[in-house]
Amino acid sequence: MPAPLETCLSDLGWASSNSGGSDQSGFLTDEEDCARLQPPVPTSGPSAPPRRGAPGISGAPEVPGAQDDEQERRRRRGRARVRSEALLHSLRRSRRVKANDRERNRMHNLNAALDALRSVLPSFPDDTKLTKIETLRFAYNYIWALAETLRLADQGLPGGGARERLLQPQCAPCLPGPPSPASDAESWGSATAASPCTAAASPLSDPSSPAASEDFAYGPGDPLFSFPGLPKDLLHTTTCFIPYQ
DNA sequence: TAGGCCATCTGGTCCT
DNA sequence: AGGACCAGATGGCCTA
Repeated sequence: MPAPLETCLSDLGWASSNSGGSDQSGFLTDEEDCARLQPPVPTSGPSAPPRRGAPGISGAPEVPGAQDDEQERRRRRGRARVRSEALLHSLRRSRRVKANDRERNRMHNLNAALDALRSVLPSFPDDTKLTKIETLRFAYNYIWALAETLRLADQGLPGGGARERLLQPQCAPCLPGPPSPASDAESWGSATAASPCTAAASPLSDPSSPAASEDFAYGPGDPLFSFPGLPKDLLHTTTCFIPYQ
C-alpha cells in the first residue's frame, strides 16, 4: 500500500515544509518513489558527530548552553526542510517524466492509428501524405460515399449486385490519376468524363452529404468540389474511386 | 518571414 | 491513487 509522501517524510523525520495546494496532492503518493526517499547517509544529520559541543579532548564536562541547542535544532530543521523540498521537487519531476512518457506513447499510438487509416484510403502519390485533419475529413467523406454507393446500387441493382461490383477494383486504373490543374473547372469536368469510372451521386445532390456541411473546406459553391475536405492539390486523385454508375 | 503542421510538455479533469 | 484523456503553450521544421 502506497504511503503518502508526507507520511513518508514524517517517518523519515522530515516534515514537509510544502504545505502545498491541492494541485500538488496528486503527486504525493507512490510506493516506488517513497522508497527512493530513504534518508541519505547524513554527513551532518542527527546521527552525525556534532560539529560543536563535542566532548572536549581535555575530558572536561561539556554543558552546552540552551541557546546553542536551539540554534543547532534550527539549523537541522532548515537543512531537513531544504532536503525535503528538493526531494519533493525530484519526486514531482520523476512523476511528470513518467506522465510525459505515457502521453508521448499515447500520441504515437494515435498517429499509428491515423497511419492505418491513411493506408486504407484511396492511394495518393507516394510523396503525398494527408495531414491529420485531412485524413479524418477524407475518411469521413469516403465512408459516406461508399455508403451512398451501396444505397444507390441496391436501388438500381436488385439482388445486391452492387456489393460485388464494389469489391472489384474496376476503378483501379484511375487511382491516382495524372495531375491536372485543379483550378480549371472545365478540365476538371472533362477529366472526370474521360475517366473509365464515374463517381457516385454527387454529394451535392444529397442533403445528408458531408458536402452540405460548412465544416468542410470544399463546399457546394466551390467549382472544384469533389470530395469535401480533401486538399485541392489532391483533388485529381479522387476523381473516380467510386466504382458505381 | 508568416503561416501551417507537428511533436512534446504540462496541468487539469475524468475514469477505473 | 494512478492512468487516460484533453486542451493550451511552446518551439522546430517546412513551404509559399
